Amino acid sequence: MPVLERETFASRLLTWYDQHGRHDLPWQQDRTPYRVWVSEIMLQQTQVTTVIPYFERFMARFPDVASLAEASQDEVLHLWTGLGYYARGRNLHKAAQVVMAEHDGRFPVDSLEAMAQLPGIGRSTAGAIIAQSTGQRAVILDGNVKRVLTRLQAVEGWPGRPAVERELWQLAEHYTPHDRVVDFTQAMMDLGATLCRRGQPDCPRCPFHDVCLAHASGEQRRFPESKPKKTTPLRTTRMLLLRDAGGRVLLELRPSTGLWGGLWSLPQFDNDQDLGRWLDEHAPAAERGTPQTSFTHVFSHFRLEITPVPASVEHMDSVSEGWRWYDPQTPDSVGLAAPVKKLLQTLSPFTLSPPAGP
DNA sequence: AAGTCGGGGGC
DNA sequence: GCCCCAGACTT
Repeated sequence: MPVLERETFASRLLTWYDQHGRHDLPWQQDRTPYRVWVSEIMLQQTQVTTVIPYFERFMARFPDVASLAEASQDEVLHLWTGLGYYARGRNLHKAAQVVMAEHDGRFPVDSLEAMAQLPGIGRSTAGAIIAQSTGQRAVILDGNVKRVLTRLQAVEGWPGRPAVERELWQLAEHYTPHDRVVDFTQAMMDLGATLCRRGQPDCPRCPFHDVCLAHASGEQRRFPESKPKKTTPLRTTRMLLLRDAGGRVLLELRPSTGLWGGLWSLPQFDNDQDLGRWLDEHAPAAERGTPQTSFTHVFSHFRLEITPVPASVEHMDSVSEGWRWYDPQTPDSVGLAAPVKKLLQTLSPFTLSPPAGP
């Protein structure tokens, strides 16, 4: 049962937003569907302060959906390097081409269903784009809104559970007004991000502290319940650092889906034997160095222990599709896996062997 | 309903 | 170290 009527909730929230909300985020200027869309995709599972420089670079290079649709995937992923969840970048590129080909270059912002059919746009993101770029009533349910609602209503259970998520959608639907939807959706996210934050919520300044069920019980820190934790396995890999006489490094294109999909990486092998056999076949004249100090790269669901293995060749004939020689001193506009980018940055142009990993 | 998909921030 | 962040998609 909602603790407030829709209009009461919206009125209190908007009064707070006018005084304390965020009004100067880059995507709040010139709120076109395109700019709102790009920002919403970048902001999925990613904090605002991380997104801002990526958003600015992206807009400078791709000012509109047509320019994005015409770009190469390599260049799109280049601007995504370091942001993570690269399927977002691939889907963004794909969706731009769908908008150009099937929607005459304009986002279908009058249809929630049509928006949610575009790659990378789910129910909440579709609602956010529609609400923010057109002012039409649309409901959102992102992490901020979930936190606000689970506390306000003391909703038990991890919000990732479908049953809990259904309840939260109902609450979000109940509280979303018909007027000032642009500000309302932004206000919900601002409240969750700046005041009803995870760590130390500033309850005394909250416009709902008198009705919040979590606050009433003094248990605001218990909501939302955290995700059940699982043990993260450790995987190991060898990364071949094969350099030619010009100091260039051999890179391999990752498969288009899956981990680091569509990015360029160093050739990876499960063990030294596999790496050795690959060199025997493709670069028998290569001088093989000793493995460097390993380092660990952490993902959400596993840790990857990376052992760089240097090797050198004088020259190799042209490489086939899916391979390239990359000059770390004059980088190409391609997407690189984060630890690969770091490794390449540590390479000295004057030495054959790289230093220990980052 | 659970697993996959990143990298960084905050504590 | 840990948990989480303006989620979507696959199985």
